Amino acid sequence: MHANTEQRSACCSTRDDCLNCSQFADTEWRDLEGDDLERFFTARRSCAFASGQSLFAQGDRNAGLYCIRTGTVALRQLDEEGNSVLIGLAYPGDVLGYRALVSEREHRTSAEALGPCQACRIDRDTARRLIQERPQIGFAFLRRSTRDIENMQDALLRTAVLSNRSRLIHLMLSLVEHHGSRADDGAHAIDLPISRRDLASMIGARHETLSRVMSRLEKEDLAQFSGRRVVIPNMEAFAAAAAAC
Amino acid sequence: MHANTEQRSACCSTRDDCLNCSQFADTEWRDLEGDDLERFFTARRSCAFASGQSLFAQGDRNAGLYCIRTGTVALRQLDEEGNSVLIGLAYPGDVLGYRALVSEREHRTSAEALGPCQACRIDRDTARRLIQERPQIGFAFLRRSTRDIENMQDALLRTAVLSNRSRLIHLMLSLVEHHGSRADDGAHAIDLPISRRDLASMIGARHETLSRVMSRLEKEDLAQFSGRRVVIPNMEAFAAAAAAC
DNA sequence: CGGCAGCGTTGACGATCGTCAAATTTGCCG
DNA sequence: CGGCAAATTTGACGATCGTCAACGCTGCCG
Repeated sequence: MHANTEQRSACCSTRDDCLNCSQFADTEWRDLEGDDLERFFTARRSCAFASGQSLFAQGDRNAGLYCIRTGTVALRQLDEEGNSVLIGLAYPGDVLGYRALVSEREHRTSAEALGPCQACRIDRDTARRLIQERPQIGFAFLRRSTRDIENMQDALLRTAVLSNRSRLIHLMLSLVEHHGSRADDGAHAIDLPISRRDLASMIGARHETLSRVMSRLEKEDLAQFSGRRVVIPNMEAFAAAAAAC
Repeated sequence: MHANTEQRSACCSTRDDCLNCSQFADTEWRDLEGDDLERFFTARRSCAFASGQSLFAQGDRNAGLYCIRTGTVALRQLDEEGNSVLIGLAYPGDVLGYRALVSEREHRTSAEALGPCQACRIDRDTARRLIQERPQIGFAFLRRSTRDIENMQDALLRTAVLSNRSRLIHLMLSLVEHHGSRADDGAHAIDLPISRRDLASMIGARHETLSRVMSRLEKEDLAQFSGRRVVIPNMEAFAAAAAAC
C-alpha cells in the first residue's frame, strides 16, 4: 500500500519530454518562464505506470503533483467498511494530488492506472512554492479547483435526486466523451475502462442492481451491454430516458 | 429573483465595522496591509439581510464576495424540475461567491438568509484583483476551495453508500456543531434552522420519507423531533446508529 | 489438466423508498 | 379571532433496491 513510487514505475527525465508534451500548453504551468521554468524542469520527472499500478494511495503522504500525459487514471476512495468506491476518472491534461498538496495532509483518494499510463511528477516542495508564490500559477489552480467543485456539486445533485437508472444513463453520457466512438449508422459505442463493480460504485448501487438496471435498458432497446462494450443505437432517445424519473 | 441587492438590504460602510469584526482575523484577508488593505476597505460594504432575503440567486451575475459576519445562510440549487435543493449552510467566517468570481460565470447556487444576517460584500473587481495578484490571498482561497472539495467528497460518498436513515443521522451530527446545545443530563438538543422539506432535500429524500425515518428514530428512542427542535438523549447511541447500515 | 478466485448474472424475498391521496397541524395575515 | 395557505403527518400501494444464495464464466496458477 505504501510502497515507494520509484520502485513500481519506470522514470526518466529528459527535458524534451516535457517541452514536447502535447499537454503542457494546457496545464497550469504554461505561463512559467525564466528561473521558474528552470526550477520546474528540475523538479519534474516523467513516470510510466503499468496497468493496475498506483500513482498514490489513500493515506499516503503527498509526494507531489502528477500531470497525466497519456492513459486513464481511476480515483478511488475507501468507505467506512473498506469497500472501494470509484470517485472519478482522470485523463491527459488533468493534474492529480493538488488537494493533498494544498491542505498539507495525506491523500484522501488513491489513483490507479487503468492501463499503461504516462505522467509527470512534480516534486512537492517545488510545486507548492510555485503555487504559493506565483500568482498566475496559484490562480490557475484555483480555477481548476472551482471547476472540480462545480463538477462534484452536479454529481451530488444527481445522486440525491435521480434514480439509479437515470444516474447510469448520465454516467454513460459522460463516458462517451473519452471512451466513445461513433459508427456510420449513427450508433454510439463505448468501451468501458472499468469493471461492473466499479461502475456500480460510481452510481452508488450494488453490482447486482446495476446488472438489473442494464437488463432493463436492454429490454427497452436503449442500449446493449456485452462485456465492456456498450452500444447505444439512438443517443437522443437514450439521453431523453435520463429525464423520465 | 434578480432584484438588485441594494434594494433589498440595508448597507452601511463604516470602516470600524470591519476592523472590529470578530471574523476578520479568521478570513482570507487577514494578511492584507498597506495599500491593499486600503483598497479592500474601499471596496467593502457592510450589508444587513432580513430573514428570507437573498444575498444572490442562481443565475445572477456575480457581484462580489460575501463574508458572513452573523447569522446563517442557506445555499440552494434548483434541480432540473425546478425543485429547490438545499446544498449546505454557511456561517460567520464563511466566504460566499468566490467560485462564480473565479470562474467568471453566473452563480450556480442561491444564498438565502435563514434569519437576520450581516455580511460584508467586497466588490467583484477588487476581490478578483486581490485574489489574482496577491499570492497569500490567492493561496488562502485555494485552501478554502480544497476544504470545500473535501467536505463535498465526503458528502458524495455518504450519499452514494448510506441509507436515508444513516444520512439523516450524519446530518444531525453535523448540525449539532452550530445549532446544538447540551442539557445538564447530557442530552443534546438541536434547534433546526430549516424546514423538513429542506432537511429532506439535504439527504436526497422526499419529505414524506424523512417524516417516516424520523418516526422510526423516535420509536427506537434515539431522538425526539418536535417542530424544529430535536432532542438526542444519548449522543453515543445516536452516532452509533449511523454505522448500522 | 484441475483447482480456485474473482466477476457477472439471475432468482427470491424482505426492506426501503417514491407517489398519490387525504387528514391534520402550523404559521401567518387580515 | 377567523381563515387560508403552507407544512407536516399518515395510509396504501407499487416500484425499486439491497441482501443472500446459487450458478456460469473467465483467467490465472500450481
